[in-house]
Amino acid sequence: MATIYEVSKLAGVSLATVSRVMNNNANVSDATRKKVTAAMDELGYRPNSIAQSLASNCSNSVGLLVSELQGPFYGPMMSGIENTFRNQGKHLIIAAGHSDEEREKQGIEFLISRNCDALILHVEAVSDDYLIKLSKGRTPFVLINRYISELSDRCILLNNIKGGYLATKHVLEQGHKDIAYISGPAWKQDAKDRLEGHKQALAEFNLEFDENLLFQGDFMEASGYEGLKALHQQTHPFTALICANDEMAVGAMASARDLGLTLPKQLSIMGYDNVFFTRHVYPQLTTINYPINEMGRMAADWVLNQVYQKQTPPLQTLFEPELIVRHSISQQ
Amino acid sequence: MATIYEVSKLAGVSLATVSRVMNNNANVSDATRKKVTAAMDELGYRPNSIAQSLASNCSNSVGLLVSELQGPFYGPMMSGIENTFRNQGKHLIIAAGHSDEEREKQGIEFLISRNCDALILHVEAVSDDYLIKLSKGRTPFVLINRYISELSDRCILLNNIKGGYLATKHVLEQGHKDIAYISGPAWKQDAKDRLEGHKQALAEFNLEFDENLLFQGDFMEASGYEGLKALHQQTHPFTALICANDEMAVGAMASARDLGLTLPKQLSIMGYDNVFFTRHVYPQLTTINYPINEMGRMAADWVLNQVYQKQTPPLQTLFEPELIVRHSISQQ
DNA sequence: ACATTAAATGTAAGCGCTTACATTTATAAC
DNA sequence: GTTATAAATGTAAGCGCTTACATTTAATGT
Repeated sequence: MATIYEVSKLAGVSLATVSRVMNNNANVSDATRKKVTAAMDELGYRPNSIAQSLASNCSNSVGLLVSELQGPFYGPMMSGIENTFRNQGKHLIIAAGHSDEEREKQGIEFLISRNCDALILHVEAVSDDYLIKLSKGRTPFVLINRYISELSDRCILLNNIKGGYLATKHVLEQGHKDIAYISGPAWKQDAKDRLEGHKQALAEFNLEFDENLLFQGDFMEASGYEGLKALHQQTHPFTALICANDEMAVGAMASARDLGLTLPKQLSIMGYDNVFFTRHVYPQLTTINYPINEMGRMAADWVLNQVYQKQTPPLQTLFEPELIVRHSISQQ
Repeated sequence: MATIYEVSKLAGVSLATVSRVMNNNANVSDATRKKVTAAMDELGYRPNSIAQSLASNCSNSVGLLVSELQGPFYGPMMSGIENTFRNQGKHLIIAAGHSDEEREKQGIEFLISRNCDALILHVEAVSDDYLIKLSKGRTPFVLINRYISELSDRCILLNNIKGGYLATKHVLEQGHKDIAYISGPAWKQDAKDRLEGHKQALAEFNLEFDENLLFQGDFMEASGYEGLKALHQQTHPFTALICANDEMAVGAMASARDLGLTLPKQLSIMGYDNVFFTRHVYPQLTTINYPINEMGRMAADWVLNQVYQKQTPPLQTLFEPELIVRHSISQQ
């Protein structure tokens, strides 16, 4: 591999000049610029990015920590981020945290030790305090789907209360009065917010929230399955079920079929996230759109703007959910 | 950030000795090793991986090029790879090629210019010649789901002929005699192989392959939809449809419903890949398992073994498909 | 033509490590 | 106590760039 030294030799200029044309900032005359690029072409020169990083103290890499590399949720997010960075010559180092505190911390440590210029974190298990302390460190980061008031300018969020409200309101508008709810884990903020929105809509329709119609799941498919089974056994009847995410909704659908319920006639089911497979289930799932791809893009823009001082579209931190009507809610 | 220099100062030893304890190879006495690690702890020292890379000419990073970051297929693959590398201190730089020749080349160039020690490629559009030329370069790579005879030792493959055979054989065993087929694009080897397997099974049952029952799709959902619509209009009736992947199968399912066919009674549908959402569609899709996660792991092991000279489980390059029976095939 | 200033280029010191080689110290053999 | 040999440590030269600063060259004003 040719080095900058050989290029400078061939072009008959100094190292510094070659470096200048590479970073095309400084004042270089057109004539020498041409000489240099010609030499580069002739040698097939490619700058060594490691050496550049060491000398400039900028690795041009940003770390991304997600809970899972697989699953329907993170793909679009990663995709949005990768897309934005690729055009800017930045690269993405990816790690998975598996929603486990230790592994999330490890992942963050790992990414920092790889000299990432910035981090994009979708973390769940790590504490607020940890993140606040991290924010004092040298590596800037932005959070997706997590709110910490001390770090509010770097939290990219969905308005989950609104989403929860929209979901329940739609079900109510179809005439349902007895609505069961399978929530996410109580310690997760998004789960709490979605439930909060649910209660708001109920209140708006002068309906009381019934604890018996609440099952606490964990956002995984299996808990949707178990949830409906459990709810089906208690005494308060219901005609609709709202699930705090699509995975649980799909689990509930399987459960409903096992219970012999025809969908959506005997039970309406609402999801949340608008994950891509919601169009594939039968009946197609009515759900709330989570613009995760856009939010990923925004996180990338945040980094470009705040860390690399690039021109970007205006930064936005709060995103709005949207109702997606399909066929899983029946008219009552 | 503390540097190796400060550590050596505090520990009262030379740079070289500190470096030695970091790479715990050379002969260092227990006493000095302790002194050094103590100094490291005290300073909260973390080696600068960029400097390490420059000096050692090894970036400890491996590039991964996939077609898409989203979608059901690549998630498990990336996951398998990330998992394997994380424990070894290697990191993954990810890029997407979008099945487009130019973008795939760009992605490869990009990864190489980031000084990856090795590449794992899932490429489709780039030519054999290009890859053969690439193999002469300084960056070693392994291919997933692509066979090039000149590079056969670094091609990690699924036995697609066998998979195609298994799929059709199962359908035949359920008593179907008239079987339509929606294939992938004719220029893709895996599509050709799957179709080849289909024909083999047909021959084994003394059935003739009927061109009228073949529709060429492109592995995307929409082409499954269009495919069934088209097949439904030709004159040769059929009771089963085999799709060369799950996405097209799902598209065909939607099409079937639009045509008023009840599934699987009036039409049996078989998929391929065993992507995770096949369990969620209704009826649950019978399909062929593609052990993509394991193949990802194997690619990572290949790199660990061949590039980093690590001990790994024995390398394997050919993987076997497996029939997954669910509920989308009726008994005839 | 000369001084003044700006633009273009060169010089050389790092960035934080690794590693070949040189040197010192400990261990063993006689 | 020597000398031979191995183990432990130190020295210093890079790895391929960037960049502050110094120097040269060109442009401008008078």
